[in-house]
Amino acid sequence: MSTYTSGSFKAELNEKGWRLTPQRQTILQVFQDLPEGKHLSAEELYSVLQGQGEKISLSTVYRTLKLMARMGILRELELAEGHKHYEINQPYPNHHHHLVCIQCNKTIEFKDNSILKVGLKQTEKAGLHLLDCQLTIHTVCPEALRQGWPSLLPSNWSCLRWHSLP
Amino acid sequence: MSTYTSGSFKAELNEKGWRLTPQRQTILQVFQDLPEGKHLSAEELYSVLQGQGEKISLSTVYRTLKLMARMGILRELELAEGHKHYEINQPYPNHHHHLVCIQCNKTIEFKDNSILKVGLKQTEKAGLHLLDCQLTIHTVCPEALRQGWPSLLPSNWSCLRWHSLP
DNA sequence: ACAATATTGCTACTCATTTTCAAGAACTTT
DNA sequence: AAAGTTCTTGAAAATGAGTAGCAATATTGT
Ligand SMILES: [Mn+2]
Ligand SMILES: [Mn+2]
Ligand SMILES: [Zn+2]
Ligand SMILES: [Zn+2]
Repeated sequence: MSTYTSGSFKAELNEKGWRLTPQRQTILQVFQDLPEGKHLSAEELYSVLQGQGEKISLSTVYRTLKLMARMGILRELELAEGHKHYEINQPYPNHHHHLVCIQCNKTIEFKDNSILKVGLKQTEKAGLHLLDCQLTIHTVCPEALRQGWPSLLPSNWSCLRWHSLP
Repeated sequence: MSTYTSGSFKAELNEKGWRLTPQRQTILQVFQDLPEGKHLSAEELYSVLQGQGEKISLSTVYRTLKLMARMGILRELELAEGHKHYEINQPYPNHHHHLVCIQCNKTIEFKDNSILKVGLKQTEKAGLHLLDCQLTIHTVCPEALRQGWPSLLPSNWSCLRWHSLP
């Protein structure tokens, strides 16, 4: 549930010398209406907009995604090979992380508060300013395994190797 | 400290119907000789190879990086905008994560065993096969904040603190 | 409403990565 | 060890996500 009203969005834009445009409002609305666990790439967002009859150019889509990510309104994710995905950036307690099947790109979200604590601790220790903290778990799903992925897995590369943790 | 001898590398390649070539051996060696905390992009690896007098084409560099990442020998990281970085993929206790300044891309490594535990727990819970688990902490330097990040920065501005590093 | 300037929608462009394909090299089988 | 098979390489061309340039347009502050 995003906390951005069109008013607060405008205020935040203007504060940086930027402007509220119908295109930006529309794109923010698309993300706010997005079902939980859904992420959009630039091309996917462009399709959604076209499906709604909105005439926003692909350039503007790219520019707006980048702008809103820098503002901290959107979160930029590397969930698939070759292009980024975006979602509304929600603070605790909705902050979450992702499991991704690198074969079919199926994504599962999960929450774990300890991750953010680690992020804060390490960021403080390094004297930096925390922007985001993303745990991405690369996996292959059983379906992918059945479809031949195992032939690409070396004998000594198995999740079993991790079971020897202290 | 990698566990790959040229013999075990060959065995693992052959097991999948692939071949040990001088190019692949050389590239593995470069990663094994890389200092702790250093990561290489495809272009950077290509430069290193040229500096060593090795005549390996950029195509082969890209192909080898991808192959070795799929084999689990290398880890593919998203540490900078626009291109990937690679490092030797080392299991516990050398498994680690990264803090990255999104302005100058300087990277700091850190270890935290709890992350891997979270990764294992979530992967099991989802019934998937774990390949890798990467916590990436996005930050900006204090210098960038002082300069007015994110709106008042010239596109070529870079955090000064890292420029004096070796 | 006006002036200043930020944004849009084109199009052309960049550049990391992939593909194509013929020549050469590594395993496998005589 | 030579021959056969298949994989790999290098060079060049292609791909494709994302960006830059620019004139027209829209938003903001006065
Ligand atoms: Mn998500
Ligand atoms: Mn590293
Ligand atoms: Zn899958
Ligand atoms: Zn920095």
